[in-house]
Amino acid sequence: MSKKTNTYTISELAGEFGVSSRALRLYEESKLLAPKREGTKRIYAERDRVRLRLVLRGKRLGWSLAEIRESFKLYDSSLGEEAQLYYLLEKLDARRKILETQKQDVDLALADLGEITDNARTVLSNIQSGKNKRKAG
Amino acid sequence: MSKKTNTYTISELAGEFGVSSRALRLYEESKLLAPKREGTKRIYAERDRVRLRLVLRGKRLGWSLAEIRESFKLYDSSLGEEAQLYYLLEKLDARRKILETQKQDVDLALADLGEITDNARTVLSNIQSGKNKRKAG
DNA sequence: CCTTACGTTTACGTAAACGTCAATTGTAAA
DNA sequence: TTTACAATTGACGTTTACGTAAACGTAAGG
Repeated sequence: MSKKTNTYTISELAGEFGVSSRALRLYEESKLLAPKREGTKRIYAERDRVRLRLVLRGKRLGWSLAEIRESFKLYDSSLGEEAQLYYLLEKLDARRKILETQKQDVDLALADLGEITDNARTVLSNIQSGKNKRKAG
Repeated sequence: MSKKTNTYTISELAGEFGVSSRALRLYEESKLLAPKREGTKRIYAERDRVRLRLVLRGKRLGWSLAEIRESFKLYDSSLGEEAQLYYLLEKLDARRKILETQKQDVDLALADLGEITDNARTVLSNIQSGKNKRKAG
């Protein structure tokens, strides 16, 4: 049984994830992706898809490419020396705090949206019941 | 009894929220703030602080100034005509979906951080128990 | 009056994250 | 082989969100 070793061209991957080829090359230049080469052409494997997924998630969270790259380094650096690990744990905790804040921010924003939505629905149904009255009268 | 009508200079407000005066002027130019004037000087009131708080929350969520402005318009437009209200409800729902996705993204990122943290702690305690053994031996 | 501190506008600089050619170079189909 | 298509690199353009002077007004204090 051979491993599933699906590969993708740049435009295939770009198409699938709804980003431009230009973006993929930029991500590579920013050390976020590292596709193999077949001659001069880029060959993306599953590993690259996983990475790309993480990149796009980072983007949705408002991270810069540099920050996303930082987050990748967190992954790789959990096997270091003692001092490194303490440093890593600090950075992880800092990130965690930011994410917790962001989660609260999302909830606050959702609550605001909910209020506006309720309000709009109320106003709307008032308008419509007004119409009905006129219709019924 | 007079209303609490605290006011702030640009540098006071900037200092309090940890942003630059330049940023506050930019937000004003971007129609996110609208401080009163006393002669040529900007006078910020509570209302502006509330707005600024929302601006910064938007920023933490990764929104552009234009998007933040859009979100302010959502607030103001919940009293329109019927057609407007339908349109508003659509936009609110679109935003809500984005926020839900973002919330999931935050949770995924937190889960990842948790894994890395656990791993790092394990490695660290292995290192340290190794030291203890040597010490005890 | 002079300095200091703080405020103003105007204008240019900059880093990030792409978009958009342009010029080439494979590579596969006709 | 020719043609067409996909991919490559390189360079320049663009938008966003400010930073950073420059040049000036104003009010307070010594």
